[in-house]
Amino acid sequence: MPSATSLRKKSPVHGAAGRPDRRAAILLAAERLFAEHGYHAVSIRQIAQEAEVPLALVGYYFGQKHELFHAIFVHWRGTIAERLALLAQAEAGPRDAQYLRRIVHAFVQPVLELRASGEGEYYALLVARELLYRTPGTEQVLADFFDPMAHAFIAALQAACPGSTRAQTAWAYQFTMGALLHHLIDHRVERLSQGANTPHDPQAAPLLTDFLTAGIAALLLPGGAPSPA
Amino acid sequence: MPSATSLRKKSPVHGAAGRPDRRAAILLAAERLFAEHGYHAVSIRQIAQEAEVPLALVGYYFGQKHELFHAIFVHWRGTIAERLALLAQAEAGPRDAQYLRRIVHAFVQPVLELRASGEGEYYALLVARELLYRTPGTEQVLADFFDPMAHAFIAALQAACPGSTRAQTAWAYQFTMGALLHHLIDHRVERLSQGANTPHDPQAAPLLTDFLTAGIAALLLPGGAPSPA
DNA sequence: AAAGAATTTGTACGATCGTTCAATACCCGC
DNA sequence: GCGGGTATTGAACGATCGTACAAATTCTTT
Repeated sequence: MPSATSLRKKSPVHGAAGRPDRRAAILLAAERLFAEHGYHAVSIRQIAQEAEVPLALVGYYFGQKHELFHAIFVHWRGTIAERLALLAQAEAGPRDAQYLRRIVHAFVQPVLELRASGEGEYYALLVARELLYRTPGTEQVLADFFDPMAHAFIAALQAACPGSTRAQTAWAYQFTMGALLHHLIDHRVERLSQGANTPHDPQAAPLLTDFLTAGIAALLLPGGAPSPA
Repeated sequence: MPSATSLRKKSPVHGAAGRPDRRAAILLAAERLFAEHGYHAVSIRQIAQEAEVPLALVGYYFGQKHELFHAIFVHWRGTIAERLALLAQAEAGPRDAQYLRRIVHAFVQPVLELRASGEGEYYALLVARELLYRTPGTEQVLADFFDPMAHAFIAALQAACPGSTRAQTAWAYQFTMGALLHHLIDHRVERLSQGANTPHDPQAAPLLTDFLTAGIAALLLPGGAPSPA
């Protein structure tokens, strides 16, 4: 068995016109099933069946189950870098009344786009659901991939709200993260609104940004709302 | 085996001075383990060991595993009624500038108290974590216990914000629920704030209320913030 | 005290789990 | 074509899972 981190000698994602990429198929199936039913609820046999590969091939490519879980986040690590870049870009903008809102937008927009694109839909679900458990596997993923982004966002908030303390910004971050993650997960909004809302409504993105911006401003800015709309 | 819903002939929760209540011990152990590690990650044998009862006793009292899961929410169903009562009480108050904030407070406060009390700490965790999956078991719990409260809160928001539509209030509810649930789950705030925050900081409750009130007002009220602080 | 119901316990069944391994098929540079 | 590394496959291992059952014990009622 090759070491689960240093393989991918030839076809990196898809074999163009070659044979179908079984490794990518396994990763995709695992991503989907883990996101929908949870890590422990999914068996390797289910993943193999979903990917239409024999059982043993999963272990051949990824080793143990928790290594397969980790590989999913390795595969998507680029999206984190993009979010950090957008955040830095927003921080470089003018410090006008819309500054805080642009910070929040830079934090929220890539995630919503990722889910809406269909490509990263299940990855977003996976992040929101499985990273809330304190298992050794998730702790590693959090420390490796998500803590840097959290610190970057908190630092941006502190820069945007000069009088705020570290404790206040940490709370604001937690509330923001909660609303964002739950929006990724929950599809009940459709039922609760009696059909008036769709789960992937593009209208939700600016609403969420407005909601979060106002909430953060209430906590961190002395006056309250930074702008009328 | 008695039907899992119609037992409890004598000692309803605790046998006062009688024998130790094994049924309650099982329910408590299941609540704790399910909340910490997730439903599928916990085996009935672990629950039995945690409760210090033999394995077969779990099946005797609660039947199948998903029935044990359901029994936890049956045990706590009273807290939902209390939340509904507090919400109705807030709705009956004066329609001044603090009206919306009192609605939010009535929605948030009982949950935070429940967790802070130690008694319902794991129940709160369980609700926030396990109810986000779309399994037949959770669907039943949601429809039975939590959808009524969601509708009550949405209705209260619509009453508090006359110009708002059903779709807007549904979004506001989702964002609010997300921030609240995530606050119940996540203990990372301690690490991210570099030790400045504690997970069970009582200071967090008013901060969360302020955050949510401002966010909801930004979405549903024409002017924005309902009050300066 | 005897009888009947409720509780407790040890044990075992069949199923499924994650993981491993030897054997086979494939592909490419020579 | 041939060898050698890579990919693929079927089968099986031991462990653990949820569940069931009959015997043993305790409690309640007569």
